Order: sequence, then C-alpha cells, then structure tokens
Amino acid sequence: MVAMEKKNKKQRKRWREKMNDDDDDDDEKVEDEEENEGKNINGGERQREHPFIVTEPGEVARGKKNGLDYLFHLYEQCREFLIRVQVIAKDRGEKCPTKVTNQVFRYAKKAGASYINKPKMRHYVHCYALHCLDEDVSNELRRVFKERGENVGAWRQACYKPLVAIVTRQGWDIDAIFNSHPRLSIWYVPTKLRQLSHSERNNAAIASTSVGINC
Amino acid sequence: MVAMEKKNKKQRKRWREKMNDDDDDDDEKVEDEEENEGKNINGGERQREHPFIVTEPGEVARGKKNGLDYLFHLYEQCREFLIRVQVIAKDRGEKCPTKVTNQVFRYAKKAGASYINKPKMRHYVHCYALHCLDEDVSNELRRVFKERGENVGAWRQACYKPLVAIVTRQGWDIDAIFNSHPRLSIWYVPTKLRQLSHSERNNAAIASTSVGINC
DNA sequence: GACACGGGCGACCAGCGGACGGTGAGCTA
DNA sequence: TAGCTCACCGTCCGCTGGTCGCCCGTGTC
Repeated sequence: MVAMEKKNKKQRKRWREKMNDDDDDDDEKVEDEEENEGKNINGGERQREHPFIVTEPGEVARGKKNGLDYLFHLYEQCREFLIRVQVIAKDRGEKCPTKVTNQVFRYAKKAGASYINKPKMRHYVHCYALHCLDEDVSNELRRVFKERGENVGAWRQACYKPLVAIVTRQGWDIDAIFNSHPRLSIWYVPTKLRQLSHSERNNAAIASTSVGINC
Repeated sequence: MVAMEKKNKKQRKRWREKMNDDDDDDDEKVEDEEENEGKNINGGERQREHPFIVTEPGEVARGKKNGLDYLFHLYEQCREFLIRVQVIAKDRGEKCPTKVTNQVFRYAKKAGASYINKPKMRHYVHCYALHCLDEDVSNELRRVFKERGENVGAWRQACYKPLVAIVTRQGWDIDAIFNSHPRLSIWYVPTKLRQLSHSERNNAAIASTSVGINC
C-alpha cells in the first residue's frame, strides 16, 4: 500500500517534469531513483496505472487518477519510441516499421516506460485522433463531459460521433485521413471507427437515393 | 501422364492468349473448358507447374518448361488480383491491403489462378525487381545466361548483383526504391536483397574510411 | 526404363494485429 | 471498513509474413 503510493507519486512527477522540460525523452533506466521499499524492486508484479478521468485541457488530475493531457502525451511518447526503433532498424538494414507495432511496445517497456502497453493505447486511439484532427472540438467535449461528471468510458464512446462527422465531411475515407496526418499516420485505424465510418457512408448513400426517388 | 500433357498445353495456351489479348483478366472459371479426362477434374491433387528455364525476352519456352516472360507476367497478374481485392475491401469498409498479402494469394486461387502461389512469387521477387528497374540489364542477363546454358537457379542468383549495383547508386535505400516504383511497391522487399544492400553500404563506408585514413 | 538433378510449392513457425473480460484499485458512505 | 463500480492490461486467438526442404517432374543415357 505504502509502496504503491510512492510509485505513483514518482509517475506523476515524471509527467509534470515532462511538461516543463520541453518534452525530451530521458526516461530510460529512471526506475528506482527514489526509495526502493516494499515489492517495488520487481519483487512482486507490476502495479497498474491510475485510471484516467475526464479532465479539461491543461488540468492535472488530482488524487489517484491520471488526466487526458497525460493520456495524449503517451501517444506522443509512443511516436518517439517508434522513431527510435526506426533509426535502429535502418541502421541495421532491417525492416523498418511505419506504425506503432508490437516491437515498439516491447522497446518502450525495455526502455523503462512500463506504463505504456498495447491494449491501453489501442483502446483510446480514436480519442487521440479527435484530439489531432480537431483540437477545439476535442477540448469542448472534454469540458462538457467533465462538467456532467461523466466517467472515462462515456467520454471515450462520445469521441466517435464528432470523429465520424469529420470523416463524413471528408468523403468517408478514414484511412486517407489517418495517413495524411503526420502524428496519426503511425496508428492503425481502429476497427470500430472504420465500421462506423462505413455505415455512415451507406446511410448517406441510401438517403441520397431516397431523395433521388422522391424528386 | 496424358492428363498432365493436356493440362499444361492449356496452361501455355492461356499465356499465349494473354499476350495477344492485351492482358485483360478473364480467367476466373476457365478451368475444364476443354477435355475433362483423367484426374484433372479435381479428382487427384493439383499438378505442379512446369519448371522455369532461362529464356531471352520474347522467347516462348519449348517442351515442358515455362519462360521468364511468363514468370514476370505472373507478377502483373498478382497486381491485378491485388487491385481487385482492394476494390472489394474499400467497398465493404474493411482494411485495404497495399501489398500482395496472403489474402491476395487466396483470392487468386479462388479465382482459378491456381498456378499462382506465395513461395514461388516470393522466390523470384528480386528478379522481377531487376526487370522493373532496368529492363535492359535484365534482358542482357537473360541472354547471357541462356547462351551459357545456365539453369534457373544460377540466373536467379545472378540477378542480385546488378540489383545491388542499382541500390548502391541510389543511396542503399532498397525500401525507398521499391516504394517509389508503381509496380514494385506492392511487393515486400526480400530479406536477402535487403541484407545484401546493407552489407554493400557497410563495405562502402569502410572503404571510404580507409581512404580517409590513407589521405 | 532407370537414374540424377533441381526447383515447385505444401506446410510449418514465430510473432503479428486485434480483442476481451477478471482482477483489483479506487471512491463513497 | 465494507461494498461496488469500472477500467487496466495479462493473455489469448486467427492469421500473417517468411521460409525450408520433400517430393516428384523432367531430361539424359
């Protein structure tokens, strides 16, 4: 219990430093720089990260929670890990990944970023996509959902709608939208987002057909 | 034995028709259009294709052999199958392959092109690459190896050298070379070619270092 | 007909992208 | 402190990309 407290204080400290420090990655081997008590020295199993809560832009989560700026920062960190993996691969003349693959997650973990893992990152990709594609809309959604006291799951679900609206406006080609954005292009398009975009296209097609018939 | 004869006559006929017919793909369900004798009606197992021999450009292989123009044509057919798979995927709102994947090979087989298979196509990718990137050099190599009476294996091996020379001239980035060529970009870079390109880069680096020291 | 050569492609493998839901952290009363 | 909510991430799964070498078609004598 006490060990846990310390671990997570360290975690948030790292995050705040990052915000001030202008974002350069120096977090390999930073483990166990403070106290080494309890089951923290890899004696027990890894502690899970604090859950996310809906925060407004710029707001730091209080208590045993993490905020959404921190969530999005994780995506930027993954991008940096990918770039490093790419440099190594090119240097060795090996296949060079263009996406955040298992290999990148493995590299991140070895580099000490044990708080990054595949299921988590994949879970929130579409939320990050909205943040990338229309930060204003994303920010507004966060404010509204925070005010309403909604939980993270509800906010996550709600991210789909404005995203599909964007996709619709641009011709329903979600892959093209991801690929043409420099920070988004390294992430696989989530299946559900692809499906929603596609059924929205079908809806539009049917609607326009009906209009055609009616006129 | 007799069944085999007929089957392969049909095979070559298809290929010749293709050359005249200006290349449009109408070969789904062309199976069993002539005789239906023997074990050919899917009674037995699939017959393997005739082996390739080294032929000069334009030369049709004689006897129970296939020529290299036919080999390269197989790559064009795969490209057409990929394009069809892409159209279907886009239409259904599914992930859209950019490369010739297992899915494309499966589609080709279902469409009746049972003579296309993954190990074969992967085996000769670098030969096709040379054909795409410098047809003159490729043609000359074929003529020389035919004249010398070399077998296909020897010709295949020999394709690496001029290819690595091209890669070297363009900065050792084999992925960039493949990706920037419209017909080559759909093929995965063969591991061996990547390794050869990389060690050639290292050789060049060492050489230039030595020169630096000596001067 | 028998034999040797050589290459076509069936079948395998490590690891991939993708998904789910049981723990167990965390909050409230 | 007990109870109960909910989301983190260990772990699984259908396949993928990549490869090897067996089997047998083929030419020769």
